[in-house]
Amino acid sequence: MPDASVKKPSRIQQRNRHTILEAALEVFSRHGYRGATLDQIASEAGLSKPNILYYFDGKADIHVTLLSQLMQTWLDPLVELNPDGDPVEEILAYVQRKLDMAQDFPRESRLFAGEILQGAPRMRPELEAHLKPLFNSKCALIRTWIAQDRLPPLDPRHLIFSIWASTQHYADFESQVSLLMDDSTNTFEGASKHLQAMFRSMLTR
Amino acid sequence: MPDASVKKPSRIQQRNRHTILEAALEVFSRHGYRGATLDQIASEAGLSKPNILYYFDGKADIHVTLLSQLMQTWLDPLVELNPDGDPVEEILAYVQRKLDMAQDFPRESRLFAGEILQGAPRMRPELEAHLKPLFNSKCALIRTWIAQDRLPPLDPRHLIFSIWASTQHYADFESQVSLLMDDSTNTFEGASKHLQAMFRSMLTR
DNA sequence: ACGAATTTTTACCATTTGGTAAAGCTACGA
DNA sequence: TCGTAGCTTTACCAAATGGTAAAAATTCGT
Repeated sequence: MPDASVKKPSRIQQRNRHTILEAALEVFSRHGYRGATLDQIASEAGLSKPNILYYFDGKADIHVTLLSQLMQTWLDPLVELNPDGDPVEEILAYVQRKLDMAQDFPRESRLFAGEILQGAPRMRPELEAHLKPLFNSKCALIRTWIAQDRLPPLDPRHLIFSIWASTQHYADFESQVSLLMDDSTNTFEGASKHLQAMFRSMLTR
Repeated sequence: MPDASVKKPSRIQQRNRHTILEAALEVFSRHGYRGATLDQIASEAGLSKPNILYYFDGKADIHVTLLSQLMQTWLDPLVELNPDGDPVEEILAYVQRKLDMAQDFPRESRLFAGEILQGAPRMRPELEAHLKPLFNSKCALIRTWIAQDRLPPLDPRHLIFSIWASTQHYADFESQVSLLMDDSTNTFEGASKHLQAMFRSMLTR
C-alpha cells in the first residue's frame, strides 16, 4: 500500500513549484534571506503571493527547500574525487570543477555563502548530515594518498578549505572582482590558469 | 574662521557614536544589513531607538559609516606591502597579516563579505575610491618584481584574490569551518602553516 | 457535460520596522 | 543659580511584510 500521506504531484504542481524555486533562487541570492520578500519572489515568478503560499508553507520553507535541493549539486564535484585516479590530477580536476560551478552557478554559490555567513541558521542539520561525512571521508582519502607518498604531507582539511575559498570567491565576491578586473581579459580563464598552477606547485612539492 | 557647518563633537557625542558603531558592527555582521534592526542595535548599545537616530541619520547612515571607517583598517595590510623588501617574504607576510585579521576581526570581515555578496550597494563608491587604486598600484609593484625575475610569472590580480579568499574564508565561513574542524586542533595555527606553504611553493616556483 | 478536486484571486490582518514630534531632562558656561 | 544648548524619553505613525480566509475560477476524471 502506497504512502497515503503523499500524493503524486500534478503537472501544474511540478511546474509551479519549479517556477517558484527558480524565482526564489534569483531573489534570495541577490538580497539574502531577510532581504528577500515574498512579493519579490511572487513577482519574479509571475504568480500571486497567496498562490506561492499554496505551494510552500512559508518563506522559510522555500529557502530550506532550495538549500536542500542545491546541496546535492553542490557536493557532486567532491563526490567525484576518485580514489583510483592520480592524486594530483584528481585534486586539480576537482579545483577545475569547483571553478566551473562558480562560473555556471553563481547564484547557487551566493545563496550558500549568505546562509553560511549568517551562521547557517536554516542549513546546519543538512550540513551535519551530508557535508560533514563526505568531507571527512575525502580527508581520509587524501591522508591515505599522503601515507603512500603520492602527495606531500599537508592537512587535507585546509587544502579543501583553500580550494573552496579560492574558487567560490569568483562567484561570491563577483561585484568586487569585476570592479578590479580589466574588462578586456577573461576572468575565469585567468583564474583557472592561476589556480591550477598554484595547487599544482603545492601538490607536487 | 573654522568651518561653521562642523562643530567639534562633545565627549558624549564621541562616546555614544562609538558605542552605537560597536553595537551596529555586532548586529550587522551577524544578521546582514536587511536582517539587522534598529531595535536590536539600540538594545545592544543600551540606548533607545530615537536616541540612536539622534546620532545618525538612519540605518543606512550607520552602515555606511561603519563600512567607511573599516575600509582603512581593512586595506592596511596591503598598504604595508613594501617595495624594498624581498618579494616572497613580503607577500608571505601579507598573507599572515590577512589571516591574523580574519582571526582578530571576524565581525569586520563578515560585514564586508555581506556587503560585497549583495553587490556592494552601499560601498561601491568607497571601493572605487580607495580599494581600486591601491589594488592597481600593488599589482604594478608585483609586476615589476616579476619583470626583475624575483617572482615567477603570474597574474598579480588572481594572486591577490587567492590571498583574500583563502584567508577571509576562516572568518566569513567560520560556522562551516568550525563544523568541519576537529575542536582539538588550533584552526588558525594549521591554516597559517598551510597557507604559508601553499603560497611559498607557488612563489618560489 | 458534469461534479469534485485543485488552483488562483480578492480582500484582508497583525506584526514588525524605520522613522518622527515634541516634551522632559541634564550639563554647563556666565 | 539660572538660562540655554545639548541629550533622552515617551508616544506615536505609515509603510512594508509574512501570512490567512474564503470565494471564484479552472482542471480533470468519468
